[in-house]
Amino acid sequence: MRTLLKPLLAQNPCFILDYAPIFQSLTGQNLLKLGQQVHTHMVLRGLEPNAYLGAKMVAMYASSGDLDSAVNVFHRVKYPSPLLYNSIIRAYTLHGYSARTVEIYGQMHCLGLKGDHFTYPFVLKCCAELSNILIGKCVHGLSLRTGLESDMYVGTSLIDMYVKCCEMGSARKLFDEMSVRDVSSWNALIAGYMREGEIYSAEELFGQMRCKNIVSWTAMISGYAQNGLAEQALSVFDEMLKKDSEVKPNWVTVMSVLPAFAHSAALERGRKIHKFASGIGLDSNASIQTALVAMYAKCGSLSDARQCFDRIRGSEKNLVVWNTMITAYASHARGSEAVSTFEDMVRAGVQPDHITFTGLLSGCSHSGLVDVGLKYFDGMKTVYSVQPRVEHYACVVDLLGRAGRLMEAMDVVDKMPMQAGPSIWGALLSACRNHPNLEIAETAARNLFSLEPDNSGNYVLLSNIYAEAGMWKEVDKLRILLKSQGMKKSPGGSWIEVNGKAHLFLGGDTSHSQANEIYMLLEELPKRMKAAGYVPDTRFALHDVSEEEKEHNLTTHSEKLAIAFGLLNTDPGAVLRVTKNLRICGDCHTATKFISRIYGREIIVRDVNRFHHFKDGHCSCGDYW
DNA sequence: GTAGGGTTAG
Repeated sequence: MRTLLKPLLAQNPCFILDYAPIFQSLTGQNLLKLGQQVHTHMVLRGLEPNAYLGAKMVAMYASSGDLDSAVNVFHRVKYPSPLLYNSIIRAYTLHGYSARTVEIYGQMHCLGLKGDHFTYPFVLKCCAELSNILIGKCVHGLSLRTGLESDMYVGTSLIDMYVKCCEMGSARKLFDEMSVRDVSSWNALIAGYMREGEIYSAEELFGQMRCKNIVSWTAMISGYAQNGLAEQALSVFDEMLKKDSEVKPNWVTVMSVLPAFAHSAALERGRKIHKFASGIGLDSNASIQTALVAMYAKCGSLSDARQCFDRIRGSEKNLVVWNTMITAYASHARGSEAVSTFEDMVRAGVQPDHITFTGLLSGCSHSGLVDVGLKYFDGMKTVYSVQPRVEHYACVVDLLGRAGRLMEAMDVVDKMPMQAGPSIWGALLSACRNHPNLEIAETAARNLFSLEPDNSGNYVLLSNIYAEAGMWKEVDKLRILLKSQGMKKSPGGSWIEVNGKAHLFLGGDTSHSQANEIYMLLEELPKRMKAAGYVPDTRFALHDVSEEEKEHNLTTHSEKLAIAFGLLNTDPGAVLRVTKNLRICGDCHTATKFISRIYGREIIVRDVNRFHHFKDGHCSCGDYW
């Protein structure tokens, strides 16, 4: 440190202004000790900072992580200037104090000091973060009085402020009235439309842009991904790579596109983007690695997920990283791995949060680790200082419900300290499907119908339970109710990725070009399966029709179509990865176990809740899902 | 100095 200090003081500073370049050179270097020594040197000469030097010192301290000292210096300056105010405003925003920043700006205004084109972008960003449209409008008005309407930074910040305060109309008006727009103004508005789910408006603007930069493309990609339009996100990403060689994806772009791969369960394409990210040097980035863990887990490859997890350095393994890995294990029904990862996390000194426990408890639940799960739930508050929320109670209800301990589950619902929501009743109703209890099922369903009257899934679930009990009249009543309220059962769909291309099948779908071959294979299948001991489980065909007809309905479930397509179009022995938009049905689950043995294939099915790894006649869930 | 960002059950 001494050796660093000497050359800094070599000029032998005597006057206040001599120190300014020294503090400036220390700004952003994170050399706090050195800065303090220079400060001491100054104080020993009896010098007090003026507004100009104060601004430099505030910047130095703030950028070195010492906000308190920055504030102290700020208060010592007798005659503050706009520059000094800009500096302390920057200091507060750097440390995330939005409300304080706005207060400081108010103070500045009361002293009669005018904000400039450096003041407003920061202050507006804070208004946006606070979602405080009243203050935002006030600051907007004051910025106009200073004649800053033609400053593009201020203009874009204003648009962004209105966007984040959900006032798209005002944002658009500003944009339309701007005399000079730059690409950032367009980007802010596009991101705003995407936030609001106004995809078409965003697309229209994007189409009109003459020059797009990486932020424009990323706004579209992340916008699509956040609106659940994974395919569009992926195709815009591809288009960007193909068309615009000027534009280079960066880590934010990769972060935005990864969830889209996860959503489509497109493992092959996911691997490609991983290679791509490594190629541009992003593989050492912990956030990217975390997103990769999630992507691989959701694409069905736990081993790749674990590899990415292991590549993250110990010191960089934060809460989000651990949560992602624990949740990954949970969704693959690897309860004991979820538990051991949780224990590793605690040993590493990372404090778990509510998301950690949702993952841990659901992991226990999916693996039948009932008592282990209950033990962790009991210790949440006392051992780990995490207050249980309604989702944790839902996990416990699920945990007990899956194990058939319905009365205990009901008891938890009665005694929980908050009102039972849809997640609780939903868990209970699902439990009643595998462990029939009409009374509890009807109670749960009644609550669900009043809490979420438009969720057709609940009606279908109850109707399944009635069907299994052979109560066809009740099934019909529900179907009529469903129809009269204009609700449709969401159609079952499955897709499979073959050679990097996703093939989608709906239940009973005959539109695929290979439909003939697929149906021929599916007709063959039951014979081979029956020879191996398979009995079709017609409880899952939701019609009061003849046995043969039920059986036929079952053979054309979308997951079977996708698996048949996979068998026909991949090399023998290749792993099949199928994704389904609903929960896999019991008959398909049994059939897939047989298929995995007959064809010697590993088949991984991701349904709406979790993964099923089928291998040699068994499923990883142990028929427990 | 402005715009684009990952992890959460059923």
